[in-house]
Amino acid sequence: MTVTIYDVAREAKVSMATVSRVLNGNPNVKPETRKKVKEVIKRLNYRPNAVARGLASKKTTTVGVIIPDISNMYYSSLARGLDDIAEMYNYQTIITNTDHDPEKERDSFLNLVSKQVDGIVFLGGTLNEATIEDIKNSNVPVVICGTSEKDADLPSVNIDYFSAIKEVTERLLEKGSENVYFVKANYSRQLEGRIEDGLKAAYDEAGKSFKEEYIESVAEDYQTGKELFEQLVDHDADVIITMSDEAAVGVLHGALDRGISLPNRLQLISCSNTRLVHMMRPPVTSIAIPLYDIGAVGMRLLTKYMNDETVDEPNVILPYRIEYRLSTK
Amino acid sequence: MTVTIYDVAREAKVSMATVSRVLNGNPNVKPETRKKVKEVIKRLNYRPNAVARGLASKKTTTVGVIIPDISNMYYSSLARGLDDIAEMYNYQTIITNTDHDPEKERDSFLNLVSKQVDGIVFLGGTLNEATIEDIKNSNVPVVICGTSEKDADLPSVNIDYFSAIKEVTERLLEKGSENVYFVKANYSRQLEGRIEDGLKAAYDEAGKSFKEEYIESVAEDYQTGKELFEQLVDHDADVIITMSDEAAVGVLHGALDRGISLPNRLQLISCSNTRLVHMMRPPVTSIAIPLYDIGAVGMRLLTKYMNDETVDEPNVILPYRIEYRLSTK
DNA sequence: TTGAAAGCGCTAACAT
DNA sequence: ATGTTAGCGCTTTCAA
Repeated sequence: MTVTIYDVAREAKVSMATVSRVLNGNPNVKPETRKKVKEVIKRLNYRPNAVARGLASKKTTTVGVIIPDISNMYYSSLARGLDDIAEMYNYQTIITNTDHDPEKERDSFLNLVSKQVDGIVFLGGTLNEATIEDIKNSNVPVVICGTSEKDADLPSVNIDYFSAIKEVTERLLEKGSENVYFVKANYSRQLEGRIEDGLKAAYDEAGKSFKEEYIESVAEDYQTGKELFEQLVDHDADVIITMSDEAAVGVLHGALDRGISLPNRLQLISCSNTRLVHMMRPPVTSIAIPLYDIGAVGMRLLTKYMNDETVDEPNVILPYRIEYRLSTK
Repeated sequence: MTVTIYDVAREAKVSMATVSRVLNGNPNVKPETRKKVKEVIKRLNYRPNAVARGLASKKTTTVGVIIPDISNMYYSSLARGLDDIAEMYNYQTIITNTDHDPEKERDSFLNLVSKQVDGIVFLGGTLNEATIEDIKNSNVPVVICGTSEKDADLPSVNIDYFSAIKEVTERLLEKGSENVYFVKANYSRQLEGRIEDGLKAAYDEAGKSFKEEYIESVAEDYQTGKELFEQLVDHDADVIITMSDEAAVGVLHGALDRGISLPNRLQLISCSNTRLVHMMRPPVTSIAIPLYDIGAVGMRLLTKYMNDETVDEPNVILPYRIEYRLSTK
């Protein structure tokens, strides 16, 4: 029924090995033989079975991507960068959503390994001990993107969140801000930890005292951001930094609804850099994380591991930019 | 090195066939044998090789998803619905981006088929003749989501765009609007064609004459929407309907920048229903397409085909809602 | 209830 | 330059 390599071989009056060689671009084939085989392949409309190929060669030209939520712009931007480079290197990507659930993360990983993917990328994962253990036991190349997991000493791609947030906060403090609040989004414990460190460092250097309540709980979406604003305003925040762009919009509208003007009475900064920030009024100052690039570089790094190329620096730090817009002074 | 079914069989002192039976939940295994095998599986930390399994059984528990752009909220919302249901049925999804390129669409399809996926979903695709031909020749179940391809008589999930746009337009015309413009976004030729039909039908029924220039060219993102607004305002549009939410925001800001107030001098309606529309000021009236549900129902439909269940209605039409917000009178 | 053995469709030595 | 053959790790008859 389905055409196999045998059919092609018989029809072209060669052995299946020769067909295989033609398929894989092996130079040891006489040009006219190659031509004949190619013609038969075309005529029979033959397409090699990738599963059989994978079993025989132990390469599936498939990579796994483990991601919290593909419908979140933050992650889908990362994913798009990944996917473009993957395609460039002829890999396809299996994407699984985890909703930040470490158990799902681990399940997905194990599933992908049993599917014999050639490599796996974690995007903004939380990676518990068990998962890290599994990663080390399997010998699948793994790259971690958009979350700093240096401790686990796995290859990674990131920006220097610590410096970014420190730079932003220093400037704010210099200009007279007192209470800089940071709103987490559960994107990654380690990553948000580094942001907190940056915040504290800026306070330290400015000789001001940092209060723990400056770190507010979690808001990853518009509605939560809006609700959260109610609490923050009672704390006399004069600056709010949010991890999530969507939450930033929520805070923005929460403020506007109460007649609080930006940037005079409140300044707002977001830490992602999705297309959203360009679509707000006023446009929101943002740490421009190169999401697409993080994904792209992560995938490129993974290809190096998959092809056993030598890697000079397994922990890549990409440059960030701070885009000052109208939501800050 | 890697543990195989043989290792388990030897260790458990049974044949590999028995191990296979345990693995697949075959009832013909004595309970104590089953117990012993399971224990060895656990002890050796054995995980079946899905590729070998796929080759032997011709089932990969993997489905393909062909999508224009995963970083676009419209599509990623659809994708998330898909993925959740896929996970529920124990499938994983290979996602490929096509950027509306029919050639890429076809390539992806062929690639997925060679990877022996159990089914394929097209999200908002354009599907040229060649691809449709390929689909019919392969016997992989295929479902089309979020674009009306009834002509190709493939299973599909959609909303009734024709009625939705007709309903909206009728009301606008009743209330005195004259020039209702529609801005396409290249989401799907057929789908946008039906929207145009609905627009015309509303004009017909109102006894007013529809002018072809009411249909404006393409704007899929913020910037293009903003630029496009310049042209539209010269045409004396009093209503703009955009396919894309991002483009709607662009139009909105284009209008506000020129001091044109909504909804008095201009009314705005978007046709998608991403989280974006809730985040605008003023909030934009929108045809509430249940994106997540379209994806979810599409995947559910696909599982029916993959399991040879009987399908009563291959062309599902999901209900829509029109959410009137402050951008319209 | 269990085992033996024949594939699944390909790659990759190894011969020739 | 080409063919032969032995797997890859599993599922699935068919026998016992």
